[in-house]
Amino acid sequence: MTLRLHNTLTGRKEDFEPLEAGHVRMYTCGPTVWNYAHVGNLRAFLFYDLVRRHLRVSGYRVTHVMNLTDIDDRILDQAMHARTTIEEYVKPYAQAFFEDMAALRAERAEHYPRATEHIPEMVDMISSLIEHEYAYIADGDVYFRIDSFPRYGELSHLDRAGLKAGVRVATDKYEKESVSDFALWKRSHPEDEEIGASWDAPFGKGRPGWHIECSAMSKRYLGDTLDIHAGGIDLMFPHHENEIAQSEAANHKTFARVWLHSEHLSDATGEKMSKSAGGFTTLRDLVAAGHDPLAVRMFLIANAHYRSRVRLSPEALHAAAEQVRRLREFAERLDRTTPAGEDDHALARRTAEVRAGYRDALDDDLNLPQGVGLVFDHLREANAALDAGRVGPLNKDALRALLSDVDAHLDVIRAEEPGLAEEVERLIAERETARRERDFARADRIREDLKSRGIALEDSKDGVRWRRLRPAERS
RNA sequence: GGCGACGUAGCCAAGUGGCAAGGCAGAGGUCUGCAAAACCUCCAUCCCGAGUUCGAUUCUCGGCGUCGCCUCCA
Repeated sequence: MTLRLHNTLTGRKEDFEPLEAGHVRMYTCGPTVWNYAHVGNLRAFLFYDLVRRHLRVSGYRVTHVMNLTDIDDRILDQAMHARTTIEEYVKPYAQAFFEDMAALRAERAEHYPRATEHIPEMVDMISSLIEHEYAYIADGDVYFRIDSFPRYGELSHLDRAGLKAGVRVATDKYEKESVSDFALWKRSHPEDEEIGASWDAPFGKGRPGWHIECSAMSKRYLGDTLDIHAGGIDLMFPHHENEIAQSEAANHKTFARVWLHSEHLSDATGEKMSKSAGGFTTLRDLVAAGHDPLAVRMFLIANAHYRSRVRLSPEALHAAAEQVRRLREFAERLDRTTPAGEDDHALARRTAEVRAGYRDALDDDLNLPQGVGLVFDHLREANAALDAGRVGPLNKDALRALLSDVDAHLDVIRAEEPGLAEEVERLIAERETARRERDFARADRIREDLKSRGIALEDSKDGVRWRRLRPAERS
């Protein structure tokens, strides 16, 4: 099967083919670093990670750009209150973003451009838009003239008549020709200078509007036409619509060929998680509550398809954690296993089927939940075969390959801490001696002692194994 | 008001015009000094009604319910 992706532009799944053979140019809307990212934000970012991983699995070279919005109204407000510059204000949150992404094992993008470092590119683009009358200056601000771009609304399938009807009156503080026109540039106020949020431009001192940064930075790093542009579904309108208008008006080329949008994560009440609405959960919150970041990763990318809404719940996180544990347990067991003399041909056939099915599921608009389901089904068969000692050398290799396929997307199997703690090994040996002498009281004491330190022991025919307990498992 | 999505077991969730994946939780069992892991067994007439069809959870229409976008937002 070839890779098929659901393109918001057409509302259909389409065969994917990049403009340049073998090379995908992808732009994804990153965080506004005015605060910690909440888990809903992270869902979108891990969705981007899934896309890029699958593209790479599919043999493409990927140039992935994810922006950091380090200037916007919220940042201005916060910096002003904190009496600092926007640059200083944003620092810890930008750092926290990269820490969160690392903890969640998101692959790094090729470029993380920041808005404030690309003002000249934005100014150029705005100048060109003004020159060609796609934009106009009003009272020091610069607006995009929506009437100049007839295709406005195509992505979000909103017609312009409906838009105008829906717009609230609150935006009337600006001198706009039309209520739907959006800001490309906002003129400076005296306070903006003090917090480092003001730049010179031919059309007057000011700061960029939000939308223009993506148009300018994607052009700078990826050119006029992107193969894939992705973002959370709430960005579809107006942000992505505005990006299309700006870029296509300025470049006279198709801006993005495929648009991917990931659905929202809702909070415990079932409503969209959002910063402005109050209750939101960060990765830090979940870790403090005893959740493994990789369980969070598993939950966010594999619990439900990216285009369906999911609700954050302790039960779902627990289920994801169990899935991670089962995968690891199986991987370790496989590694320990000495292959049987001959291979189980039925098992080999099934493993091959599952590998193909997994691949097909991912090719079908990144249906990771379905793929993972197939794999867990097969894990049961494989565990039974291991129980029965029926796993031969080829079986073992094939199962390893299956795990490797799955972990290319999930990336949760690899253990965090390489190397065994020697002390644990020593205590295990001590306990084995006690068990041989049938001193079970002492054996249990050692096991309990290790458990209290976060290490679980498991006795089996092949000897004693140990693993780290998740914080939530300790008691 | 306009546009749109969704409603599958106690929970999460995939999916198909032809007897409904997977995970979590639960019950019973095998194994084990005990436990854990693993395995086995059990656990769904797919929101309601009508229609199309030999046959619908899957298509159409109508209800009811939940949610999203139309405004900053991943």
